[in-house]
Amino acid sequence: MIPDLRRGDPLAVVLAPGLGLGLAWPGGSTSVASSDPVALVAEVEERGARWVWWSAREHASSLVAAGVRPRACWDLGAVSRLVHGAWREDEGAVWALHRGLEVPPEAEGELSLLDLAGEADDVVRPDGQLSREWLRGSWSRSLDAAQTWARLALEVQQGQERLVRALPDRRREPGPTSLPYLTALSESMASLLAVELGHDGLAIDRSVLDELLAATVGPRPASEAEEIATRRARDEQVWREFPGGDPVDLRNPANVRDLLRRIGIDVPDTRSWRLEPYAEASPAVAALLRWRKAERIATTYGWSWSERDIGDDDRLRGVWGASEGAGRMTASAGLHNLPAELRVAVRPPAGRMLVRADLGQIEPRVLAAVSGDTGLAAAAREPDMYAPVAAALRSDRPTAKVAVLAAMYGQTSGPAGEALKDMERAYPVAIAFLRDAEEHGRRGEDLRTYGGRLLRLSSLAEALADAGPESHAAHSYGRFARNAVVQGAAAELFKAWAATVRAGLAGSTARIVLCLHDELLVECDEADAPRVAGLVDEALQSTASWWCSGSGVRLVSDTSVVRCWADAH
DNA sequence: TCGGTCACGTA
DNA sequence: CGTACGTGACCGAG
Repeated sequence: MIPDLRRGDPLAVVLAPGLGLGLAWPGGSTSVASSDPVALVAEVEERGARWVWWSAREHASSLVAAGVRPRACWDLGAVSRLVHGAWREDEGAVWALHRGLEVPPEAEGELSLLDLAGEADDVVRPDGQLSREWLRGSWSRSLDAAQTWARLALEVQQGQERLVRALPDRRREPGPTSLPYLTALSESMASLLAVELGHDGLAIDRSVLDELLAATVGPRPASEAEEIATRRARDEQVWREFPGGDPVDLRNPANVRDLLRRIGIDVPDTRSWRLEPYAEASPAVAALLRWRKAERIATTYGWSWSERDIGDDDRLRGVWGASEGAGRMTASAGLHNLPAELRVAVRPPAGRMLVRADLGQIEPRVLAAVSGDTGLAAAAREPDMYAPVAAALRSDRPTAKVAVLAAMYGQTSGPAGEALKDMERAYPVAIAFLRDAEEHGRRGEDLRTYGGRLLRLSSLAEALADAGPESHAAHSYGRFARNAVVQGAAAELFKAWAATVRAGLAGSTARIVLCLHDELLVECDEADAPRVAGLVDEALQSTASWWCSGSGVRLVSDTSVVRCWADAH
């Protein structure tokens, strides 16, 4: 049977729908028959296990759908991404990286008899890779298979844990539990949170949204003909502002450029920021820019978007990723790029509120912490860190801000380039840290973020060798690396914060409903809102106490309780 | 039908 | 010659 568990002990779990569970722990494994494996998981959950699963997406979705919100987990896919810099998180890839094998091609579609020739029933093939039969779902066919799949998951977890614990702890004052290990836990939790976010969705007030859409792009079209007519009407508003007034395809940049030449405006491209200066003097340009704005809403956030991505329960749902690129979370369905005007429509039903919190000046504060620059860390003790930076640079605040951002983003031209020289004098350690990252990128050498995420720049080495160290490609990867060590670390901090908030919300009806790089939205009962707001702030301080212990860097959040997302702080 | 380009929204 | 991402329209190659 299942052994006695102490809180945090790893327990690998595989749910075989309708059959039961496969379980594995250090020292043993078993299977438990049950017609309702989800309920069984909820029961065992009480005993304080840290669930180990191949990936939350594949193996925890049924739990989330049933309302089970596990307390702790180890996500093999998420940790594989972290320690190996992997972009795939399917079992075949995770296993291969664990065993040090070449990552096999993605298993997809039906396997032909030819493909399967020579594949015995063994789960591990003679070449060490996982059987393709098993990868395609054989693990859920029987309780024995589920148990085997759980045993393998546990083997990978133990290997990953060894790797994670061997990574350096880069904090100024390392604690009893290493930072990369803690990062593995919060990355795992982010993976689960991604599934929960996709399941729960973001509350939309239909009447507010419909009114807004009607005002910007016209009423919901009843037919295709009507849709075409409204579209044409929008186009005509622009056409008639130009000499000739003839129909021009406004969606074709080349045609728009020709159109602009008719009124004496010659531009290399037709981007809004380039046309902006002409808008005041030219009603035609103003009309064009207005059209662009409406067209964006109509195509990306219009009636079809609302029908496709907002459920009958008035909740907007996308697919969430827990760590793309340098490690940020991603979301589809426009959740991460919803135009500000539409945010008034993000409003929970009566009796529920939103707690909105965002981290202040997070990237420069993170730079101060991860680079170990004591001068910059001293500045980061202030509520507004650009004030002391401005004093150090003997500049004004806007210049100081531009200088810091330029350093992090790799901008070298313009006034920001000048300010960079002053930054170098005032904060040599931080600048050297960024320059070192850039060098790695330009040479195609692997890097790790503060929390231990592998940034696989060596996979680009071949292309870079051909192009040369001064090539456009080399500089481009240099800028990427310079930014990734800051953006990636900030993403790790954010996820650690989110995981702490989530833990604090356990047992209540409050839910994290949006993660936006440095901003967190929690939906909760109206009466619970003050508690949740306090919890969000405390969670940041407790996270900071281990995430950047000894750095002296202060992390600040701007937190408020609002009826809708657009409400000011 | 595909990948590339333009464009633009968020952080 | 500031980074990251997701989305949609259009283009030209296949």
